[in-house]
Amino acid sequence: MPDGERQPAVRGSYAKGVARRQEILDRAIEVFARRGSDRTSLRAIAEEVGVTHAALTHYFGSLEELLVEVYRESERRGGDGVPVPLDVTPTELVRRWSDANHEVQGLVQLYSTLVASALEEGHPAARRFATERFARVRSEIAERVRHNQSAGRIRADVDPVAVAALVVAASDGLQTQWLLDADAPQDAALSLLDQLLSNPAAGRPSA
Amino acid sequence: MPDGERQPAVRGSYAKGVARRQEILDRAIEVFARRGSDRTSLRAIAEEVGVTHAALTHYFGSLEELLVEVYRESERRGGDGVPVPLDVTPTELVRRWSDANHEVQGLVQLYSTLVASALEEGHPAARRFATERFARVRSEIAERVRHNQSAGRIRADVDPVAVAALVVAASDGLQTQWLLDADAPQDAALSLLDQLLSNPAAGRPSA
DNA sequence: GTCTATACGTCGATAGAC
DNA sequence: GTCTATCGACGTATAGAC
Repeated sequence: MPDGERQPAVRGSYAKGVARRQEILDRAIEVFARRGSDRTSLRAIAEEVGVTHAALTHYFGSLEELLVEVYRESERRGGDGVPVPLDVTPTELVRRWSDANHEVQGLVQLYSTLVASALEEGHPAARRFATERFARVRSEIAERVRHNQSAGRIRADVDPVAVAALVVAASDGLQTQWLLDADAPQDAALSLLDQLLSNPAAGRPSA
Repeated sequence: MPDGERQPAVRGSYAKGVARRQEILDRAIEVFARRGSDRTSLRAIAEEVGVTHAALTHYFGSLEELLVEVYRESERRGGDGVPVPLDVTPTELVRRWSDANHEVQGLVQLYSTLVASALEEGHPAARRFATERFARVRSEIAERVRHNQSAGRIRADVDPVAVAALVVAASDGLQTQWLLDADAPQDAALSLLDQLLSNPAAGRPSA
């Protein structure tokens, strides 16, 4: 390539750019934590962040991509990282996520909105986010189910993949019910799932 | 459920009005059944129905109330009346709803959208719809859990209310996962829930 | 490369004409 | 009872200032 070299990928001096992007993302998360997922228009977020709405599209491409990034970053901070040992029960894992979500106002609303968008056509960012998240979470849980089965804590006659799908579904659905009605038996239902999955041959948790 | 707020006008002879309203609702459901929940703007629906968008707000007050009515009416038709006997297992009940929903394009998307809206503030119609629906569905399932416990088909050491919340959550969550990924183990997870709930003292279904 | 200013088309909602 | 007209807000796209 003698002349006219074009290299759209890695270039110098965009360090400031990513830093600014991260700064905007931090502020946006703050806004969500404080006010929930209402008033989540580009213009409203931009006003609180202190830029124009066009600056947001410059960094994130679209509102939907911004929302996905906000959720991803919040989830990352909540401790959903990787320090969870393999021997925790799947419902305990889910319970940790649930607690982390409830600490940040509007995070569950945001998740619900993203998943709903993912089900419709024409929302590729939300679709990709939801698909990847479900696959990853199911995989993480299935792994722990197998581990707990080997340790004799979970009954051996159940399919780890099916259990994982069930646990994820229960977690999402129960959080929704709990948000709509704080009296909904969320904890009781999760404990119930624990009880149902526990190995009856082993020492029971309540004995 | 006492219906005390369904007057489109205070003046006389609104019989024709409700008839027209029903007619519009029928056409709107047809549109959803054919095209899913995309293009669900007031103007798009109005165009297909053959009126202007102002006429829709005249009859339904807002887009959200129209969407709620569309879902309610579709649900009413899919499960015509309430002829489901008390002795069906809760997961079988859920399976019937799931099958009915899959017959109508876009009904699950619409449900997901309404629930997501219900979680945010400033959406009273969706909030009321979701709250009432969850309460009703949990109650219907809990009733059947008790019946099946008496019959010895469901293990007696579980709380019917917690089971109901768990089953509803699992149903909603699994439908979402299935819509995003047809390979998600939806049927396997529901069968698993059946297995977990079955009374181990009774004759097992697979023995 | 960052960001503002501005404009376009569509949206839900409403007011008033007929 | 239904339409036309209009409003403010929305997401997106682009031109150009810095």
